Amino acid sequence: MRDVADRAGVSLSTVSRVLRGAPGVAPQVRRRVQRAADELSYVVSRNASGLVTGRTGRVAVIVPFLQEWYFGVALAGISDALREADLDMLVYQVGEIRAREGWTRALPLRRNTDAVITVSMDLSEEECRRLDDVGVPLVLVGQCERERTSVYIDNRAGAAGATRHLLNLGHTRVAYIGSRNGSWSSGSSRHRLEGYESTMARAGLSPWSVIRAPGIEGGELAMGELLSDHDPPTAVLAEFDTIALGAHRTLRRSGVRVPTSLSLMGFDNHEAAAVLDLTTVDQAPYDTGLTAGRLTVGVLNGTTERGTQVEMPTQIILRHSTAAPRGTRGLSS
Amino acid sequence: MRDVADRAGVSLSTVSRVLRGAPGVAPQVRRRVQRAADELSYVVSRNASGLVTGRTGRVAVIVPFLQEWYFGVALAGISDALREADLDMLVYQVGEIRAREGWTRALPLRRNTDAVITVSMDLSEEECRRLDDVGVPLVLVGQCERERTSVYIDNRAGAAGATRHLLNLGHTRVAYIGSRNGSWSSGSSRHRLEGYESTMARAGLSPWSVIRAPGIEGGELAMGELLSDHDPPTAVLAEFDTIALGAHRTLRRSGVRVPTSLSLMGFDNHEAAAVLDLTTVDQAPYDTGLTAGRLTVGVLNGTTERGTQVEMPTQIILRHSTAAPRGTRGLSS
DNA sequence: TTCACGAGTGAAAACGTTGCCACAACACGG
DNA sequence: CCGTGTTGTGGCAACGTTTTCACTCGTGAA
Repeated sequence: MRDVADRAGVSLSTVSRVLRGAPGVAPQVRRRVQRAADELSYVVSRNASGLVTGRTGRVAVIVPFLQEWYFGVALAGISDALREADLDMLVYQVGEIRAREGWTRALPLRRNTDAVITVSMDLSEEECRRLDDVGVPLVLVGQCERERTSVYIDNRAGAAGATRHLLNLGHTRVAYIGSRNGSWSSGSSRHRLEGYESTMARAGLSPWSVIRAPGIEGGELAMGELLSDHDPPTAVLAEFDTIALGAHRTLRRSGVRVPTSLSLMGFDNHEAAAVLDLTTVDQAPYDTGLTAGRLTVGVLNGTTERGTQVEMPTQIILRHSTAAPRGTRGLSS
Repeated sequence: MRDVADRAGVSLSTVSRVLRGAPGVAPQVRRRVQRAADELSYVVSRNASGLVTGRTGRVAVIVPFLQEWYFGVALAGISDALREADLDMLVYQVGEIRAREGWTRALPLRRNTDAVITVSMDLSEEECRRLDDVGVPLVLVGQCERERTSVYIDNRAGAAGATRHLLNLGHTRVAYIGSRNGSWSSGSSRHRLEGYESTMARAGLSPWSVIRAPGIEGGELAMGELLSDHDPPTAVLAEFDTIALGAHRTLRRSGVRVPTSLSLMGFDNHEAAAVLDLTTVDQAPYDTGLTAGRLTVGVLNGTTERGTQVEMPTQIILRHSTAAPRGTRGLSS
């Protein structure tokens, strides 16, 4: 900065004002400083400016795993939103660390970030409070907690819509494959199951759900169990696409044709769903990320109230894995 | 830090020493300070420490797109490696910005990062030099440039191995589907084609390649063209899995059975490849990321020489989309 | 002419660390 | 008993910004 000041023949204060876009600088001087900075390809040190302003210009994003498709897409949205506001994105992957006592302290968040965004972390009330201790706004993605800033989808409504789609096609034996990791099931997991069950109940049908470990294997096993019933379902809704993919594999191996003999539906609109022509529920993770990023920026600027909650829409993506049951003409969907 | 010092009854210097793990502090005092810091759940401000040490404790990772599967996985590896060294990860997605003149300056890298890792950016020599201007080590992932620190796979060898696999099965009419975006083709794209061509030549067979736009659509079109030949290939190698998925779709629509009538092979071991039971070439992106991260840490510590190049192995993943051509008994593969 | 005012500018004090130097206390060999 | 290290500790000047305050101009009103 010293160099820029010298080159432009002004003081440090003036350079600082120009680079921050602060008012009170003669237009002519402003241009001169701007040019000097460009020529030296000078960028302010966020370290130093943060030291005095207390703002770091960085937002921490906490995700459980980076490998999974959903997080990459959500991160892309967050990244784009933050760039609009000239904020940098710090990414923390807390896979196994999560289990550790006080994992929140393992991350150097304290004065190193302006805000924290958690994605699909299903935080407990206590974990939220610990993150509050960091002293910066907390934005929850994929989780809705009262009084807290969050962006989420209505998993109940999504699953209900999917169930209705199958019912409208004329199916009556509609089963559901859900997931549970040990004894713990995530919020979205519970809500999707509830959406399915309430819709079935409202149609006067009894729900039929099989809960297995998440992932492809879980889907395979669950579908195997469903097929071995003396009167198998004619339609199956999976809690998410990966489960549906596993189910699909079992169906292929068993020679059950989709959708001719059985309709299969997923949830998430995972990349691979398109490949298998799987009807599913889209939840627009990119837009969710974008919204969360903008919300964060808003909260930081004070233009958005803390505690604002945004519900993102879900949408059924019709492909060719669902159809009216054999020998029936379904109602128009 | 003032607070911690007061609580422990020592000076700022001592607290700083303890928190940095610097030597020259009585064990008893060290414990006392440690406890005081814990009680206040105090974390040093990287901003302030970076100001004086010149190290930021952060590494910038530059990727073209975050949505794509590969980058999420690679990022996971990088993230894990950086955490081992207590470094934070800044992620920059430079999708469309890339096209802009001087995009490197749009990122506040100058004194805000200790190193820069680029993933699959296929940087030109000039872009490399501009990133050098940032004044921190540059590590290239998925690209090998002489004299530069890099982690990459041998695309030529990978494609050659895949081609040999098909030849060993007994195929002689082996086609290749490649990609090109306009007139520009990436380094890995060129190398894979070369690997295929040289292996075919060595076997005394003439190469047969179709180049289309990348992605599923390109694969669909290319496979359509191949099938319309008066004497179609019995095996097809795709430049990457997404192309293979497109090709697979065309095959399904045309009623060509895989692998009975045609063997199909991909490259990347994309998540979706497992779903379609696609034989492919694995390139272990997680390990690539992990290695790149560790390499970066090494360069920063001075334990690894700048300019070190690491070649990651590729491995053929045998699934059920390749087999000996109809009516033949292939050699043992 | 004098005075008040605003706009543009520079000087200097923060911000929270680290690194260097000085200093005290103590042990040890002569 | 005196030098000579050695070990642990505190003081203070950086680091590169922003912010506050004071200063110097013109400019227009009294």
